[in-house]
Amino acid sequence: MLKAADDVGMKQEDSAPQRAEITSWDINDIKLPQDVRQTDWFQEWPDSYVKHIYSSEDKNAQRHHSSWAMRNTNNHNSRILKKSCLGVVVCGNDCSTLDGRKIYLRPAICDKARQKQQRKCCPNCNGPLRLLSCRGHGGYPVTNFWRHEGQFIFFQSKGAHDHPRPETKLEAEARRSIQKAHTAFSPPSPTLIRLQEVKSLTGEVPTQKVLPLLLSQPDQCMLPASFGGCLSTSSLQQTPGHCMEQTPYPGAAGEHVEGRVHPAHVGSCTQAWSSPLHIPGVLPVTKGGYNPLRPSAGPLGEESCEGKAPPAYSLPPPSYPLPQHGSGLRGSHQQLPVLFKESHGDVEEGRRCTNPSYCNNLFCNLYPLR
DNA sequence: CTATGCGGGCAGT
DNA sequence: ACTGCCCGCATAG
Repeated sequence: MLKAADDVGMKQEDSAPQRAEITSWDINDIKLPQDVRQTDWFQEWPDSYVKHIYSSEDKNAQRHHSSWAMRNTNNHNSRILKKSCLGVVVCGNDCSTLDGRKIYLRPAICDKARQKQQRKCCPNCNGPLRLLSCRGHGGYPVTNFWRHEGQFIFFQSKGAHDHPRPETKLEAEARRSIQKAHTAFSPPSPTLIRLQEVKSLTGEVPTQKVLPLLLSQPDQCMLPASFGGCLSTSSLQQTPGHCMEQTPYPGAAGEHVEGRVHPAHVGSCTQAWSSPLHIPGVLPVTKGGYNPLRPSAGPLGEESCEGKAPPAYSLPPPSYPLPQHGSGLRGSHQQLPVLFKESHGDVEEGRRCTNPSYCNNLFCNLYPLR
């Protein structure tokens, strides 16, 4: 396989040297190259018109994964699996978290789930959520093609994403599990508890930074410094970061009387952000894993307005290009999972996660302190 | 529940 | 003929 593109961040393929010969094919060719010398490391964020040849042993490739939210598209060709990008779910108010990050949630792949998701509200300002469609391929969504041929899995993408990166699948799953766990316990003052837990785990005292957030860019809606308030005092006053204007909106936000009554809501809002961190034991990480380096992020996007306490968690750094350091995770995502849970067969992955301390780091990364 | 795949069917180019 | 896309069905985790 080819090397490593440690850049999980941007263009994934700067990684390679190869290309020439390998790139000369098209997913629609009757015959694809079989003399491949090296296969590529799985690329988590393929963008632009790129092509990759993965080993048929690569679990991520086998599952046709992508950190972009791609849905299956019927191309009436059983030999070539086609998927199109769903874009990213953003806050209709275009709010920003205290630290200037934007909300970029992962659109649910399932149509039904996506509709439900859009009825929920922004975890940050409680405003409406909006699906930002991908139009990077001639006005249409970027499309990815997968074709299994012998010992290889050929991948080709068409179009360049014209929107921010959504949460990765793992992040979204983590968020969900956290929420679930959260609702299950729903301690009186989750926030405090979590803070403590976090502290013990990470050795650091979580701060606002650790909180909710999603990603990128500088402010717009100024959040009162209160974010912290939200955090620690949580349930009492305040609005974490709400963008003035817009109230929650109709359907979604609403269900709770209280919510309606108080738009800014202590209720929803607070809850949404009140739990900056999750309970360790419940950490998704344990199972799903996360890619600490990943750019996007998002607190929950789903259940937020419901009254439960959404786990707002923070993710890594903002968006795009993340300089990746090391090879810890080379270009792909899912490695973490490996760490914690099933091992997916990739040898590489295995390699990566051999160290326990690494796990700890992951945890920290989950709740980044940056 | 949600992610994924598959394939029918419809519409626009 | 292609392509985008909606829809239902089925399977898996």
